[in-house]
Amino acid sequence: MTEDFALPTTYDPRAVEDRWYKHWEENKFFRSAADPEKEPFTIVMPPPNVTGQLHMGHALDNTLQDILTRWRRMQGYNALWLPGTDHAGIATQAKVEEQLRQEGVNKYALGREQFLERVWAWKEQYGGRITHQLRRLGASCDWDRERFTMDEGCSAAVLEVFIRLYEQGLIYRDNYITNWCPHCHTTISDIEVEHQDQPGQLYYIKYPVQGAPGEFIPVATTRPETMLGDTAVAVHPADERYSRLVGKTVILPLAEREIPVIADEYVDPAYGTGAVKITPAHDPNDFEVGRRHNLPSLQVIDREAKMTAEAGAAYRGLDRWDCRKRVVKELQASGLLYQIEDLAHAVGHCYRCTTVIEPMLSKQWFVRMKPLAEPAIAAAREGLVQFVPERFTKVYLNWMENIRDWCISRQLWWGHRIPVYYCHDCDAMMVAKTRPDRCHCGSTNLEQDPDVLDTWFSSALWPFSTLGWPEKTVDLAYYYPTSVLVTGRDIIFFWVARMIFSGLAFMDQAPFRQVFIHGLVLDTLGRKMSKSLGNGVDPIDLIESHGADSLRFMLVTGNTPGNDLRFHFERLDGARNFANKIWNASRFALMNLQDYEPGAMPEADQLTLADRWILSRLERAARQCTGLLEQYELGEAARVLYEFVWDELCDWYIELVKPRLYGKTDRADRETARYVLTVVLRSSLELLHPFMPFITEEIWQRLPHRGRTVMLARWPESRDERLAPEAEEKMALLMEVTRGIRQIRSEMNVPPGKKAEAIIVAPAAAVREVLRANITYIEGLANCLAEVTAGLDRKPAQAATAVTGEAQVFVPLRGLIDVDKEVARLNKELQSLAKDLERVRGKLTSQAFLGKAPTDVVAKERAKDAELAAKTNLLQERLLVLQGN
RNA sequence: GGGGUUAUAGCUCAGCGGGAGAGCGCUUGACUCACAUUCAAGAGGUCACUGGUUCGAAACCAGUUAGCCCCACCA
Repeated sequence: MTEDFALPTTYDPRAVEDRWYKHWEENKFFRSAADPEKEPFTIVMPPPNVTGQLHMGHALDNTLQDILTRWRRMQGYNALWLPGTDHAGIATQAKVEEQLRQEGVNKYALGREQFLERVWAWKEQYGGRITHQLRRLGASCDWDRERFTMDEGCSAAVLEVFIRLYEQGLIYRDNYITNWCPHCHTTISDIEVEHQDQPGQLYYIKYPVQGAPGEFIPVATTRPETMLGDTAVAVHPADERYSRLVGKTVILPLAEREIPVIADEYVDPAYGTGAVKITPAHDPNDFEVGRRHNLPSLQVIDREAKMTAEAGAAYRGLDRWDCRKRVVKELQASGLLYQIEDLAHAVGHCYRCTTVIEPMLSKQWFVRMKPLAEPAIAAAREGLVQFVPERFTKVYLNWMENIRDWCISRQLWWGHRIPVYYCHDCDAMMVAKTRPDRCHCGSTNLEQDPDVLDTWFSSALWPFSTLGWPEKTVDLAYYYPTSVLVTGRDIIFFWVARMIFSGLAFMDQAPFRQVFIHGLVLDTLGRKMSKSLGNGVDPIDLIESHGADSLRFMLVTGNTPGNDLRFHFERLDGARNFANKIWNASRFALMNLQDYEPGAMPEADQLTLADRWILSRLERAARQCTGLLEQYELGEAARVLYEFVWDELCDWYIELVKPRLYGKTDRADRETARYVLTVVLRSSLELLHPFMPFITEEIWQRLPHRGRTVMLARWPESRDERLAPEAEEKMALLMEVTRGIRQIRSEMNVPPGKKAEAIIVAPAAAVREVLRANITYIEGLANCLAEVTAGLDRKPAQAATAVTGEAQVFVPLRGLIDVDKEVARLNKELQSLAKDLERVRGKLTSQAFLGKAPTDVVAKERAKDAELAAKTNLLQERLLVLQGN
């Protein structure tokens, strides 16, 4: 007895997974090195936040990447999956700040340098967590190449890009209105603002016209507190209601300031009152209007979202919402607030902390986007970058075509510091990789810009910074551009778009040929998994309870590219059951391969019908699977394998092969069976390996073979000689007859364990020999003894009947047959046949169909007609016999 | 306001021009020597609605309805 006999009856992933991962990693199977002899296949991993923990989105994203990588590697490509992590500016800084807060330490008291030391220490301690979680998922990435967006190389790339863009005039600094998060204390870019419709009020306020007592101009606003910063009222130039007031001034209530009435096209006369209060410092539109009309800007809200001194002594220090209440109350008291209307309107929130964004005027750095977007648009239009599914091209283009300049400065400490130095003794500004010794004015009194860059600025360079850019490395030349980028559709703008224009700008080539976009993992109710809802599921828990292979299989099946995926434990159980099925089929095979020495392929005439059939089916499954993978239809590819293994290999072939393995009479046939079983099982494991790497390795290693790992086994190639349509047709007939007998047995309540005797199979002449030669298949599969008669003429009375187009089966039940029940059953079948026949006949009697449909379709319909008619005849005859009794 | 997407069996989803499919759930029977995380059999659907294209539509086109998502500076 060897250990194979001792394999437990259920598969236990915990006993297997860590061991194999270690084996792969120690043997460097994940490694890839530039090799001009081989074609590269490259994926760069979307770098998860160093602070992060693996969530279901990561699990999905990385499973897809691993499947593609493992598959291409087996196909013989030099596959590189390059991993790494992102420094995640705001998120990481927030975590460390939180830690300090608990210690009662103030960040500012600590100082920038020491704070950064704390963050690095924190990163050292927790930064490896997510990469270890990825290992548990089975990710076959080249860990020797692991990168970090703030490591030396990536930081060098960031500096290089900043300086080049600056020198090209594509980076500029401007006093501009941007999105300020009062909680994170930094500016964020437009796409980091999440707009949500919220219930609110539209306040109608009368502004008294200067020098015209009793005359007012009415304005409407959702943010009355900002009126303290108003520097004008705008109306549409063609609006006759107000034209006579343009050029005059009004008295701003509460502040009692005099502000002008101006005319600007921006105003929509149909909305609200047709007159708009203009607050250049706290509204993006008003800011633009202010620029056009040279209006002053009054900053009335500060970085904490509290009112400033400029808002007036009465309001100074008030929170913006408290101030709104106060302003409303005071206006009501003065009678100038004459109407309040409920209004749902979009309010911008910080994507990280959900605080309401305050538009704020400040000096920030921007990337001029138009010149960069143009080639990025062209690349997608010309198909140099292809989105899968294709529809995401439109999403991408729509964004690129309407792109606005990108605010890249962040008021944080953790990140790539902006390489700009200001001279305190003159107005000079120097952009340099390292701190200049002195200003051209001779001063050494220089100060570096305190801000850091948007985290996405460095991730945008990821596909080439990780390969060594700006150095001209061998890796860069060999692996760039990468083959495909796999990511969620929620970061097309944040990341994919920016990588594309960066790659085009600095490498003259888009960073990847294809972008494979997947959806989100939703909870059972179809909601996005989120911390605040507490509806998230931890993939590590699932790996522990069900195994990584089951998790992967669950994630990849049951949905199509680009669509969201709902998580259900039942589906995870299903995947686990499949793993168990594979396990047990293998257990069966291994028991019977104990002393097997793999020999040469048996001669063709030694293969049985079942052998030829399963090899043919395997060939079709392999081809389909490969074709589907090429089209990124990973779920369908997995389904094909699932059906092949479970339905065809387990339910039919293994059942058919049992007597040959157990029987002692025909040694040669037993060897043939063992050969075929080995081939089919090994190929199945190889096909399944990209999806379920652990269990396939565990079993593959026990098969008679040569090789160090299934990871590097050759992906099953097309072999025409394995296709056997003739065998498939014959097996289909045998399976149909088998199902017919089983159906009768079941409906007549013959227990499965009881052998049914004296079954008669009456064949049409064309199939007589097939049935005779293979009747033992039917006997085995339907647990019966059967006789094949010469023709269709035997008609025993005390029997239930099953009919195929080419054979009739009688299951004699010696008085036990319930005639009424049998008549009812046959009638039901006749009815369904009649329905089919009607539809087919309808087509065949239509001149239009006969005239216009392709000939092969017509031929198919005729064949169908013949088969249905034959079946109907046999059933009707049978009915007469039964009713005659 | 614009765009995308979904609507198929009780549930979750495949199929996307020529006979309505899977998994789970449900019903019935079976611990059959790989597996009860199993096996066998079965019930269950005017493929959202209305038009159109076609010899033929669940599939293609248009519109409608409902849901979800994204983008958008109408105060």
